[in-house]
Amino acid sequence: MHWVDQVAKALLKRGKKHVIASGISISGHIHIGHCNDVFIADGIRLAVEQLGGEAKAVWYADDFDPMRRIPWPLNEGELAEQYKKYLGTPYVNIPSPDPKYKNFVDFFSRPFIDSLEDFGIQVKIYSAAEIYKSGKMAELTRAALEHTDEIRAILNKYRAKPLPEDWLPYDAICKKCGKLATTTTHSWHDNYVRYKCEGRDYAAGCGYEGEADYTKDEGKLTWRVEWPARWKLLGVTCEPFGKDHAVAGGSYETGKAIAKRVFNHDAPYPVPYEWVSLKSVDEETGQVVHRRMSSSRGVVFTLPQWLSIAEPELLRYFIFRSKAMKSKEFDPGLPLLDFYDECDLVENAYFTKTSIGDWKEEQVERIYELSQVKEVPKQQPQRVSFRFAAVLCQVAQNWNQAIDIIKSREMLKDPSKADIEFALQRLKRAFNWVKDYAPEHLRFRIAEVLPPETKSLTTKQRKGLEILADDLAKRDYSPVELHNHVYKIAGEVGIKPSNLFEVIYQVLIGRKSGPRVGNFIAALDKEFVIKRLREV
RNA sequence: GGGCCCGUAGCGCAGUCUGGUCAGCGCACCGGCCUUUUAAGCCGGGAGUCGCGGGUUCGAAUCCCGCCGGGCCCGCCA
Repeated sequence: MHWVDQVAKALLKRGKKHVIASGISISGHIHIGHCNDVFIADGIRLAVEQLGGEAKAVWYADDFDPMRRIPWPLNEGELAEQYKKYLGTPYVNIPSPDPKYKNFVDFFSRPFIDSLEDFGIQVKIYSAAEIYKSGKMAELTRAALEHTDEIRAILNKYRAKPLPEDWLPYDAICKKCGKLATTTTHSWHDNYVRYKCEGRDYAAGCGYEGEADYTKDEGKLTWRVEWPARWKLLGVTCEPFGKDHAVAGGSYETGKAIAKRVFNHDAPYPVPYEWVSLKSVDEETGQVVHRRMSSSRGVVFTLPQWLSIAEPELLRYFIFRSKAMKSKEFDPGLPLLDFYDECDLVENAYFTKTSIGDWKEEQVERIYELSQVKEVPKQQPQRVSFRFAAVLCQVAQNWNQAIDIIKSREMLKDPSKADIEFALQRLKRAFNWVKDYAPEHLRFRIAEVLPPETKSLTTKQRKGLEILADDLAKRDYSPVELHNHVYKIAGEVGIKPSNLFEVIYQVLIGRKSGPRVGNFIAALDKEFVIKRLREV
C-alpha cells in the first residue's frame, strides 16, 4: 500500500473528519522543497476522501515571524543595506522590493500560491498575521500565558540552558521600532504583556519598554507554543513537516506535550519528510554539487520555474514516487530527460496494466493516480518524448511546423486535440529547457552564414554536399530516406558516412555533430539547405 | 548528548512495513537487425557474497542486536 494511503487509513481509525495542515515561514522564495509540505498534505487529503472520510487540507503562511536573515536576492548590493533595518521585524511588515507586490510576504509567496492550482493542489490558505489580527489567537494565547510554568517545564526538559524564571511564551512587537525579535517579555496582566526592547545578536533593540495587547496583532506566541496552539485552533489532525521538527526533543515532541496539557488537544498524526536538494554544476570547478534548497541562501527552484520546463504532474510524481523520509534530489539538467522518460513509462505501465521492475502494479497505479493534477485520463494520452522535443524545438521554424513534423513522423497517430495541445506544451517547455538548463552540447543554432571552417573541406567532401544539394532539389525525401541517402552519397564519393555527416553539421550549425540528419534537414527550409550546401 | 535517512549490477534506484518465484528496473555497456544510426528504432546479452558481523527462523536484502562508511537534523530561533 502506498504510504499516503497508510497515513489515510491510520487517520480514519482515529476519526472520520480530518484537517491536514501544512505551512511555511516566508523567509524567501518558496521552492519545490517546500512543496513536500503542501503536496503531501493534499495527497493525504485526497486519500482520506477516497477512503470515505472527510478531509480538508490547509496551508499556513508563517508571515508573522521576524526576519532573521535577509534572504536572497535582497541580500546583495544596495538592497541589502535597505533591508538591514528590518532584521527582527515581522515579515508581513516589511515592504516589497518590487512595487508590483503588496509587501515582502506577497513578493515571496504569491508566485507560489498562484501556482498551486496548476499543480492541482486544493488547500485553504491562512496567514498567521491575519489570524492574530482577527483576535482568534487571543484565547489560546491567554491559556498559554496561564500555563507558562508548565510550558517552561516541558521545554526545559530538552534544553541545555533552562529558560529564565520570568520567561513568557509570548513575543511582543516593539511599539517604537516595530521589531519582534528584539523584545523580552517579563510579566503580564489582563490583556497585556509587558516587554522591553533589548535586542538580539542579529538585531539591535531600541530600549523601549511597554505593553502589548495580546488580543490584537501586537505580538505572537513563541514558535514552540504557537504550533500546538494552531493545531487546536484549526483542529489539525495530521501534519507533514520537515525532519528537523521530528527529531527527539524537537518542536513536535514538545508541541505534543503542550497541546495535550495546555490546549487539551491531541497532536496531529506526524508525517516527517526529508529535504529536497538541488543538483547543479559549479560554474568554477565544473563539479556536480548537491545543495539543500534554502530560500535564504538562494538555492531555489520555484514552482514557476518548474512549470517552465516540466509538467506539473512530474513534480507530483517526484514527491509521491518515493517515501516521504527519503531524500530527493532534483537535477534540472540532463537527467531531466530521463525523468521525463520515467514518467512516460509509468503512465504507459498504468494503461497497459503492467508492472515496472519490482514495483507492484498496484503501486505503480497508485503513484500515477497521485501524480495527476486532474482526474486520471480516460484513455492513454499520446506523448511526444521530451528528448525529441528538445531537438525539434531548435529545428522547427515555428510551433505549427513543429506539430506538422510530429504528425508527419507519425509520432502522434490520429491525434486528438488534447494530444496536440499537450505536444505543443512539451515543445515549449523543451524550448525553455534547452535555453536555460540543457548542457551546452545539446544546444545548437543554425549558422547564419557559411561557417569559415568549411573553407578547408576536401574535394570529395564538397562533391558529397553538391550531390546532396542536387538530389534535394530534384525530389522530396522522407527523413529516413534522406538519412539513408547520406550513406549512399558517401559511398559514391568515396568517403566514410560519418565523415559526410560531420561535414553536413559543419555547414549547417558549425559543429561536428548534431541532431539526426534526416529529421534535421527535413525540418529546415529546403531552399535554405540547398543554397547553403551550394555555397561551399 | 540525542534523532533520522542511505549503503542492492559501472551509475541512479525499486524491493525492507506484511520473511518464502526478490535477486529486479532505468541508464550505460556488449552483440545482432532493418543495404546504413553521431542526438527519435527493434531484438538479445553479461554483470551484484543485496556494507560487515552475529542472532531469530525450515527459510532473511527483508525481523532483532552490534559495527563500519556516507549524508543530514536537533540540543539558539523558527
